[in-house]
Formats: sequence, C-alpha cells, structure tokens
Amino acid sequence: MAVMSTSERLIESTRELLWERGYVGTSPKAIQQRSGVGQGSMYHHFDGKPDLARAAISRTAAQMRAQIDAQLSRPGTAMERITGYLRRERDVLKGCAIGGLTQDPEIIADDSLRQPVDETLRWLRGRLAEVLAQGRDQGEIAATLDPAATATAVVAVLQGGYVLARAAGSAEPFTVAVDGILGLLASA
Amino acid sequence: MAVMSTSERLIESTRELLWERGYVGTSPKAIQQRSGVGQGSMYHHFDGKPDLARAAISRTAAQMRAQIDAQLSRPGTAMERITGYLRRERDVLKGCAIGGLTQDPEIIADDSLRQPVDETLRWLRGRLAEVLAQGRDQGEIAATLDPAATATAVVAVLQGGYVLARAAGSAEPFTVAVDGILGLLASA
DNA sequence: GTCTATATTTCGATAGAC
DNA sequence: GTCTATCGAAATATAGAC
Repeated sequence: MAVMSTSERLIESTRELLWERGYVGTSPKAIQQRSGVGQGSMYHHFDGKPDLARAAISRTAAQMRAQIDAQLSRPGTAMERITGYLRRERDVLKGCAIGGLTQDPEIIADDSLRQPVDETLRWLRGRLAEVLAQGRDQGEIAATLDPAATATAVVAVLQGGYVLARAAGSAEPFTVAVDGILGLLASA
Repeated sequence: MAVMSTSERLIESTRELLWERGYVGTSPKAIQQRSGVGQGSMYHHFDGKPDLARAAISRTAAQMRAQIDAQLSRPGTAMERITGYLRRERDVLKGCAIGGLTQDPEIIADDSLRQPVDETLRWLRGRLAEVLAQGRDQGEIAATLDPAATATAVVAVLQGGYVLARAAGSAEPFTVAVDGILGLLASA
C-alpha cells in the first residue's frame, strides 16, 4: 500500500472495519491497531468513533458511485450495460459496503451517518432508471414497464442477493437472483 | 402479555432485541432488563448469549415459515397468492427478523446460528418456486421463466427492499421495489 | 502531533449463598 | 431456581506530558 498520512490510514482502516464488522462491531481500539496509529493521535485527528465513521462512509459512498457510474456509462445497449453491472466480479460474501450499514441501529439512528447511505442508494436507483428508460426507448424492454420501479427492483435484487449469499455461505444465491431478474427483464 | 415462564420471557426478549439491535448489539444485561429476569436466573436456564440466541433464532425461523406458508397456501391463482404475500402489511422499517441477521459477522461465523437463517431463506425460495411453477403451468407467467431463479429474485427483492427502506427512513422504496418485480412478473 | 496514564461503563460470565 | 458479589477484559474516551 502506498505511503499514507495518519489521517488517511485511519479512514482506510475504518472503511475496512465498517465493511467487515459493521459500526456497532467496530471499536476505536481495533481501528488503532489496524492503522498502526496511536490512541492520542487518533483522537487528535478525529472527534471519536462517529466522526471517523462519517469520513469513512462518505468516502466509500463517493467511490462506489464513481465506479458504478463508469460501469453504466460504457458503450453498449442498455441491457448489455445492466447485465455487465449485475454480473461484474464481486466479493459477494463480503456484502455491500454501503447497503450492509442499514442493518446497524446506530447508523439508522444518526442522520449524519444514514444520509450518505441513503443518497448513494437513491442515486443508484435513479441512474439505473435512466439506463432502463433508454432501453425502453430503443425497444429493448417493454414500453409498459416503469423505469423507476424496475430500477428499484433491480437494486433490491442486488442488496437482497448479498443477504441470501451470506446466509448460505456461498455466492450461489446471489448469482441465481441476478439470473432471475435478468430473465424477467429479457422476457418483458 | 400472557403470563410466561422465565425461560419463555428470556427467549421472547432475546427475539425482540436481536431484531432491533442485532447479535453484536445485544448484551446479556439488556436481555435481563427487558425480560425482568435476574443474572443468576438467566445463566441457570441458558449457557450464555450464543445459547439464548440459538433458541430465539430457531423460534423466529419456525414462526416465519409457518406464517408465510399459510399465506401462500390461501386460495387464489399463483399470481394472486404471490401478490398477497408481497403486499401484506409489514413493519418495513424494522427489516426482516431473519434476513437482517446475515449482516452480523458473529452470526455468519457461527454455523449453529447461521444455519436456521439459511434454512429459512432456502425454504422460502423453494416454496415460492412451487407457486411460480403452478403459475407457469396455468399459463399465468411465461413458460420460459425458470421458477427457481425467479423465486430467488423475488425473495431478494424483499430482502433488498428492507435495505432500501431502512436507508431512506421510509417504507416507500420497499413498496416501489415490490411494484417493480410485480410489473416484471405481470409482463413476462 | 504523538505518547502514556488514567477513568468510567459495559460485556459476558463465574461463584457461592439462600 | 434465584440472588448478590465478584471478575478480567474491552469499549470509549479524557488528561497532560513530551
């Protein structure tokens, strides 16, 4: 890993831990150990755990948005781009770094932590709706489908696919769920 | 609430807390306070937190299975039964009492806790696949659709719908996602 | 900016009296 | 079966020296 400032190392370690263990399951001590930053140093740069989490979540949200936008902006038909996004390689068993946070009661209770999560998922729904609207205009999918509702269902399949995969201890249900929604889109 | 034995009160309180706060976020002390059962008493009836969680999760799983099975066994066409299940009244913002557990790293790490979760979601996929196969045989949905994959997508939409709703702080995305998958099923 | 010391609560449980 | 006492570790910081 490239050389990073103390602040950067703290944010990156917090990002990892939030993904692996959630907010409630992540302790300041664990962040210090993973980052190699001392107690005093950590509290010098950040007010505490919520402050660190805010920085980490905002960065993860921005990064996810950029990555997905790039993927959906590639050349190809609407269905090709959506298929490419749904089937892209993922560490399925780790779950979604953003969506997974919604299970945490302390994230949901704190608007400043919930908001970046909400914005990211809301943006994704909108972006997919745009692509689906293009597909409808090009006659790739039925004109009767509502792009916004269909896009929300697609995002939900991804988020729910992670849930099923983690329960099963296998990526298989995720893949099957994606096949299922693509089958429905193809025949609609 | 009806009079309950000490053991029952512990299990019921643990069920509630697991739903509200997850496994990592639920402490033995909180269980004692909610149930009104003392420390010594709790450790007399159960070995500890994992043991209590096993009892609570198993009960929630059995109850969910029975309730959904009853709903899907009602009279009506396949699409009517599926629509009834997807649109039934729910406390959407609480999320799924079973699916939500998959976000917890300690649940996933412990096979005896993960297994009832996996079995429940696996059973649900299978049960919905049966209903979809009936619908296909009756010509309600396209013969080209794979019932198993479609059922998995439907379950994923529910689980993902909870995620989107909790992020938004509103049931709306859940409802929209359900409308989206029903629209796809209707036009397929 | 970073370090070590200290502080208060809670976690998750065990021990042993009643 | 239930109660109170006790325990070692971890959570989440604050204080103050360097």
